[in-house]
Amino acid sequence: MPRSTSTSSPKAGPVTLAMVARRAGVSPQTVSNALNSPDLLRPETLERVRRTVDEMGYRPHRAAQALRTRSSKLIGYGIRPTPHGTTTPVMDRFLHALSQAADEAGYRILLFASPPGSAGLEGHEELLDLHHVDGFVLSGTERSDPRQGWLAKRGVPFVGFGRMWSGRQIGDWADVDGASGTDAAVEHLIALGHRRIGFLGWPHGSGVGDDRADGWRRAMRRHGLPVRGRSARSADDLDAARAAVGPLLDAGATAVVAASDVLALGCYHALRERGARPGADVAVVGFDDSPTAALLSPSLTTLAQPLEAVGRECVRLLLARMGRPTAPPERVLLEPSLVVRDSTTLVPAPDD
Amino acid sequence: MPRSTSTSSPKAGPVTLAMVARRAGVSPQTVSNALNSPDLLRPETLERVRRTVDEMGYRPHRAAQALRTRSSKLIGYGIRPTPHGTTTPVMDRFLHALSQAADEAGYRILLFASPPGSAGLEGHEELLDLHHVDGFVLSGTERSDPRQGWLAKRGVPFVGFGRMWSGRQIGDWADVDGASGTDAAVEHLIALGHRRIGFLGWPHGSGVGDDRADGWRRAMRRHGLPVRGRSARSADDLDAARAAVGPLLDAGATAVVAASDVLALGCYHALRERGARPGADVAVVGFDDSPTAALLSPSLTTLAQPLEAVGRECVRLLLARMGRPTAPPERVLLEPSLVVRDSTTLVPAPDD
DNA sequence: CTCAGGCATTGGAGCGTTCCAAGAACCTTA
DNA sequence: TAAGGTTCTTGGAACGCTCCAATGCCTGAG
Repeated sequence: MPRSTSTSSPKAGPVTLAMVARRAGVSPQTVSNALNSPDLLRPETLERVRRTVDEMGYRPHRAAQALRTRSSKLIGYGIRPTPHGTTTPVMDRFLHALSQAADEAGYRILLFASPPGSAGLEGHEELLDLHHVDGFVLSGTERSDPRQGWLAKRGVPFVGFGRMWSGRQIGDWADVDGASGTDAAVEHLIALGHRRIGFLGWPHGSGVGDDRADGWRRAMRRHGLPVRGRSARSADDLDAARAAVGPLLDAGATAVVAASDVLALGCYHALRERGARPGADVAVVGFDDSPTAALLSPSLTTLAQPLEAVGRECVRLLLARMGRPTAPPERVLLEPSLVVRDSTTLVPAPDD
Repeated sequence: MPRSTSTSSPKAGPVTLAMVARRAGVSPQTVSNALNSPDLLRPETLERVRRTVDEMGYRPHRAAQALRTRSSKLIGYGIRPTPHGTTTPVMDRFLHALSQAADEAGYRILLFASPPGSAGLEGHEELLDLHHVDGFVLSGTERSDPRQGWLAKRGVPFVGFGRMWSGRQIGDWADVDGASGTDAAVEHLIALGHRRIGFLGWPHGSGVGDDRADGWRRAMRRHGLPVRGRSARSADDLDAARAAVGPLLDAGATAVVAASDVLALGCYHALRERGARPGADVAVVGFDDSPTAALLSPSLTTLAQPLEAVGRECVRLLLARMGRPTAPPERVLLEPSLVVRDSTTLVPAPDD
């Protein structure tokens, strides 16, 4: 295995293109061509140059490339701390997926984490030296935030993970179809024989939450089931959820679809308070497939976001945007997948 | 608010240092000095140049700086997928902290996520174009892995989050003192009146796991309490943990210190299997303060890793290493902090 | 008045790469 | 053999910045 054997002088310093050229007996430009436009060279020359490159363990200097080509092969990723201060467990996996997808396209991810305090980041902080990034991926773009406008104005290509729910839509995005997810959850529950299916969501006004509520509502209506008085709202907090879901349970719901795993867990608590067993007496479905979901008992049926796919789409959209800056915006919706666990299947459906 | 008003020609393109110089009536070098060595300029000139810089919204071109100074102000972060495929919930927060700390030092984090398949990453994959990074932070460096040697050989400064437990130690690292954590857990339990305190850990050979076991053992010994037959080992898996901790409980343990939150949860399950209530009948302490810990019922007392501090230390160590490459390695141990929740305080200590 | 010496500023070069246009080699065709 | 068209290769310049050495200016001493 000819692992880049650093030959020649011991005090080498980095190998430059010029050194390779000298050693291979060609001009620097030819070496550059060998790497970037191989079809310009005669096969014979190409082979020789390539061998020399390998022998010397040559790697192009990215800064020099970036300076010359005006492209850094870097994608910025702007993390925004969630308002609640909770780092979404989702972002970890997404970041992995994003990095992966970027890698495959020859790009690398550069982190722009906004300090927890600062609300927006247009305040001179991070984006200042932004022009050494080829594009930008934004996450947590639920509501129209200053960043989009800022980037658009400066002509920096960007793509969002997440729609903007309020304000005018700008730019491309990829998002998870929350409505489709809760819709599928309802279908699942109906197939199990449930009819009195409640929904536990976040307060009105959060785009993501409203979307998830919509899916539940439309599925219920499609099956001719009533929705009035079957939904409750609560902050994404255990105790608040426990309290909020109470009336639904007391009204005889046999299943609850929740807008998050935390809400679902709040539902567990409310059930136990009433001497009922989640999964056995009342089915519960969460959303996000957080690590906790699989650990609960009963394990929680939940909707998993296709983060790998979202990551790939973000990169694809971004590259496309960089290719043709003036093309009309493209938006992609991806389907979450229902992960069926014990919280909906412990027991045959009650017959209402 | 004079937000960088892009003045002058509409089809400007990026503002360069030369343009600023021309407009301010000084040489390019003087502008450079104004930014990098302000004390070289006469206050009057400095003021004038600075104003021009602001007016024109000038930002230095990082690639050009990097090319000239041979320093990219970039820190690579190598994520290694954990063997179990589970992304440690810890890494998310750590990455935030790291990015934060790097930012404050004028550096930015560049992600190097190894594809899930590849075992090591010395295989030409990521580190190839590594020389456009000033330094490297490695995580998941439990056992001596090829990356350290690889980096050391190439003279790339690096720092690890985590000791290397096997093999010869290379380089600087910052780590969390697991032993101190479990020691503190035992102290906490003893203060509550417990005496029969068991330990549930991972199989021997994992450095991190053995470290956590050591802390429990030394605290027990310090208090003259027996350790033989009081510990069990299991994979970091719910069912395995539940089974493994059984004998400890059956032998009359009134408290269990676990090497992870998942193991602790396994303990919950084992207790319920026996009709006992975690927290009330037997105290349980976990490790890591994963998001799940606060959600469990009873909520789990656990050891929180000081990830923000670790992130800061990693950056500090790395910068120091870059400053004086031949200095002796520096190692930093940070104390985890005990987060007391219901699983140890639901009920007064039993009197053995 | 000249000259040393400190301070503020400048010119020129070069970091490593790729673009551009021009050059050398090669093969066809007259 | 010379002219013409490819195909392959080359030299020079430029990207935007900072290093280095040298310049001009001013002050104070000889």
